[in-house]
Amino acid sequence: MIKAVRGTRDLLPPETALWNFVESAVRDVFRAYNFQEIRTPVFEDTALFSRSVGEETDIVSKEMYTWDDRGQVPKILADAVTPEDSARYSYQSLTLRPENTAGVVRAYIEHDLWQKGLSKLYYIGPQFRRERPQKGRYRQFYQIGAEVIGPASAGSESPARDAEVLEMLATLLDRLGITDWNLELNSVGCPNDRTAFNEALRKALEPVKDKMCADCQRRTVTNPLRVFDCKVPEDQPIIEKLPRISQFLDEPCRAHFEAVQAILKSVGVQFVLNDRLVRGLDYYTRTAFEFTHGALGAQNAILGGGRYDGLSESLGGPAAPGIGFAIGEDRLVMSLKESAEGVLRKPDVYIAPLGPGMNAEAARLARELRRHDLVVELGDESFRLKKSFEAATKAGAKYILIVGENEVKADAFALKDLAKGEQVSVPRAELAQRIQGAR
RNA sequence: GUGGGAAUAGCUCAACUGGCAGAGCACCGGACUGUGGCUCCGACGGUUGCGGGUUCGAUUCCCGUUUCCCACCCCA
Repeated sequence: MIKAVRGTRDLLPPETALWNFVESAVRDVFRAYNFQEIRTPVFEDTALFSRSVGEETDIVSKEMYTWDDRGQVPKILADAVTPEDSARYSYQSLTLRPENTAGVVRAYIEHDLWQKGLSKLYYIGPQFRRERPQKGRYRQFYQIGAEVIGPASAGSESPARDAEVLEMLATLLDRLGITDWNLELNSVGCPNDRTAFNEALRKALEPVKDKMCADCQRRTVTNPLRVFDCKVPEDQPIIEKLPRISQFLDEPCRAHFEAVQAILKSVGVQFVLNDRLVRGLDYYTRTAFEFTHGALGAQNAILGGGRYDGLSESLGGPAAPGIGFAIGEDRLVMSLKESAEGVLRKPDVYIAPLGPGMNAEAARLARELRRHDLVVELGDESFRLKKSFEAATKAGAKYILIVGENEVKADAFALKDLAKGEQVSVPRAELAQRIQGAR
């Protein structure tokens, strides 16, 4: 038997109702903040991701689904592509998107969206990373994300954008009934700050690294920032004494970060500062954040994001500061209190044709009722009435409508409330109103 | 990619030291030919994840493999 491949899964009803519940809440909330939907391709030129996410990140170095395809390096990327790149991509290398920010920024550049001032875009869709699967981590997973990007003159660089995005996320989670979230906030500064900080960190680690765990010794060389992620208890006293990024922020970055916090306080969004929070993707600058939720095990990050002021330029586009986030939809659905059954819309009425020739009449009635925005399930004239009742009950229908010879003659139909057990005869013309009234 | 645990009916799980592969729920039918839920009766349902090995005999022991789960790495 052929099965869904490792790390992928089918989303079946009724669980899909939960996903729709989430997505329609997302569309509602985002609309109030004037975000509009963008849909970008599921695969892109490989160079897009290595340039933006970062060649040295885990995502690019070992988690991408990449293959060679016939084609050429697209013009839009030509300026950003080095000679070594074009040799490497003589057959165009394509990659299933491991995240969606790069694609959105690519589209922003390609369609000259800077001309429209500030762009506020959101997306919902599958992403792909070749990681070892576990709970809340799949190889095809779904992200809901949004980006605010535009010329600085349109306010894209303002701390007001950061705060607005964070407040929107708090609103969304509350609206979904997820109340026990925690917002962790940090600033990772500008590229200059990070260079200085990395320098200082290496210097501070040099004399103590021998006392640290094997992972940390490796991180000291490859990516000193990641030492802050260490969970080994013995290393904590050492880590506590290390310099913090906050001490290295230049004046504009520090002021920006403080302004974000001030607005959050003013709108009443709770947060905690976490100067150990570092983001894994290269393009992040200044504000970095994460919303966590306790019930998710090791994968406790329900969403993450931050500012990426230099990303557009590094892809050959105009200066276009931006901030965005990605919600792990799989994880979000897992942390919902709602049950799939709870958000599922059950049939308002089950129509039970009774006896030969009744299917046609039942179909007419179904068509009529569905025009009134009722959810109608239709049985079959071959069913015994008992079977129709069982089917109606199993489907969770509110009413059952019997369509038999007697009813057709009288042009009035037996309508029974399945929960209350009350049955009445209702003239055809009043059926829709009668059923709607009970909703 | 590393380490550990698990895999038996559609679902949740049993099966003693290696000896006929079972139960509950679900599904289908009947008791009841125009009235469901409750009850009773019956039927259906299996390559014990897959492949090999040991054995008279393997769901059980061994090896390999796949997938899921837990943790690491990392991230959403």
